[in-house]
Amino acid sequence: MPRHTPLLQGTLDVLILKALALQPLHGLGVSRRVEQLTRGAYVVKPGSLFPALHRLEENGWLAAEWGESENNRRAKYYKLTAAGRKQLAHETAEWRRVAGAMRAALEAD
Amino acid sequence: MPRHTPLLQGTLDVLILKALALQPLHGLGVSRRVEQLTRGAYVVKPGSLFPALHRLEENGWLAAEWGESENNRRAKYYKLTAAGRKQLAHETAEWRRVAGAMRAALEAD
DNA sequence: GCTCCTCATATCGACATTCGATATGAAGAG
DNA sequence: CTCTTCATATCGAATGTCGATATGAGGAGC
Repeated sequence: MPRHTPLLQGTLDVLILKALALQPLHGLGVSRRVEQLTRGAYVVKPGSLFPALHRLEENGWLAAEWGESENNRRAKYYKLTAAGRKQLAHETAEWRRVAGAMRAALEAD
Repeated sequence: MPRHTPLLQGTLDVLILKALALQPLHGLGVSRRVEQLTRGAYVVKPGSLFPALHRLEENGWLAAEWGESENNRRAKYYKLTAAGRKQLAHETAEWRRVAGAMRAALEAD
């Protein structure tokens, strides 16, 4: 598990989708929101965040447009597309499946 | 999530440790046991299994010795070391932490 | 106007893990 | 003696995260 890599690989995408399902945000805003949603368990570094955002956008799950942050900075705002919403549902179900399997395995006598 | 890679990256090690905590097994036996423990959710391919076993052994969490399988085949039997047992406890706790964070995040309004 | 800090986005190389394919060899069945 | 199964093993490709580093603009203080 997170030994060298604090983040469990593959879980970041669904967290980003979830963060953006609640409200559109710019990049660093997503990072903060994920951190908050996971009660600080996930700290998303820029080196992970931006590749992930680009990846999700390229897959058509996010739509981006440039705007201004609360501090008058140039910021790229992301929001969930319809396909992204569907993907979120799919990945959430998949996560539950995996978590259930892990739970069953780790709690075996 | 498991899109291109069916296994959630980083979860295999703890499952192997768990499988061997219940009883010593040879390589393919571990694979079968993990599959059974996760109710079929995890199917561990040889290309993932053997590197993982070697990795865990190298870290001192498993001890291996050659023996004979039930079918009279030459097989390498693995068992958990004391350090492995400690590692299992550690990774189990870590999993619970991550799973709890994911659960909180995905169930947020 | 100048300097410094913070916000915001971005990219790069390194690293670990899993996958798919392929290989070897021995036991047992027919 | 051939074919299938069991058992271990390795290799190259793909993926995702990290650490470091870079750029540039806004705002504060002097």
